[in-house]
Amino acid sequence: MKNFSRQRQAVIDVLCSTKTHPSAAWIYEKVRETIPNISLGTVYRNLALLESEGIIRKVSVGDSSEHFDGDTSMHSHFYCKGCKQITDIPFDTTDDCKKLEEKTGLSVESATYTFVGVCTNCNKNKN
Amino acid sequence: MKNFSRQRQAVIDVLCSTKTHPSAAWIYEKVRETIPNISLGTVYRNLALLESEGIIRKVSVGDSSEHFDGDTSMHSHFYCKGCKQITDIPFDTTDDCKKLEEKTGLSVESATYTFVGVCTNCNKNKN
DNA sequence: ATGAAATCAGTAAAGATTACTATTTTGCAA
DNA sequence: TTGCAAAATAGTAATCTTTACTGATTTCAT
Repeated sequence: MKNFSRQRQAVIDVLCSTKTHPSAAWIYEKVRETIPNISLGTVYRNLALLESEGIIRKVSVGDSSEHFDGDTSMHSHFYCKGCKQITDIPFDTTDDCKKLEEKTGLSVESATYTFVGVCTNCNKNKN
Repeated sequence: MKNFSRQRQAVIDVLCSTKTHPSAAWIYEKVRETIPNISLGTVYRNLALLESEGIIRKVSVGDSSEHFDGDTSMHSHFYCKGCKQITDIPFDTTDDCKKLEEKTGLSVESATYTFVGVCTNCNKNKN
């Protein structure tokens, strides 16, 4: 087990305490409740570092900002165009990655499968 | 067939003439070769408009900028962490979307499946 | 022709991310 | 312990990406 700095641990804690797939700015605000003078740069640096080590994941849904996910277990995402929320989908991409490797010779390390549409709640509230 | 403005048509033409999945900035520079005084805002506005009408696609790979694709036929993408290039993968997500709809009741309109790893060329040049 | 709607160029502003620097913290070896 | 090098941080500036705005221009159906 590695020894994380207080700031790095706080970023992990905030990210693991939510299922909302937040942005860096949101994480920054949350961590500030515990460490009021943490720097936004520190949040970004730690997010990048943690992602490169596979401790957290980056989630891109096309809203011109990156989102992060503390849950590294195998799953995919659904992005609602209405409420802009990202929710988890239990879809395993492992087999597709393997197949792609075998077929193409590419080194496939991971995959992100993002479904886009309108969630049940937003569908209800349509006018 | 719709009647596009010169600027809008130029954006389409540039995007359809490449397989590189370019960013808005790249498209802007390319279109400027034909229309030197086109505005970057015009490029963004038309990209957003064309995407909302399903004429082009947005591709997010997690490099903190959006990419665009003039090829709307069903396919997925591979993102090389080495050379940062995006290439097409012939993978059909239609069935997965349908299954997800049936299972969850969500309105699934589309999906983006992005495989991440290292391409054969970058693998060769590793040190 | 002509007037409303759409589109545009140019620019400003906002939002997201990265870079930089001086300071502080950490871990380890003497 | 103490000292020192490496790592990490706060604070800020700078950059990059995207959106918003405004007045002028174009389009197009009447």
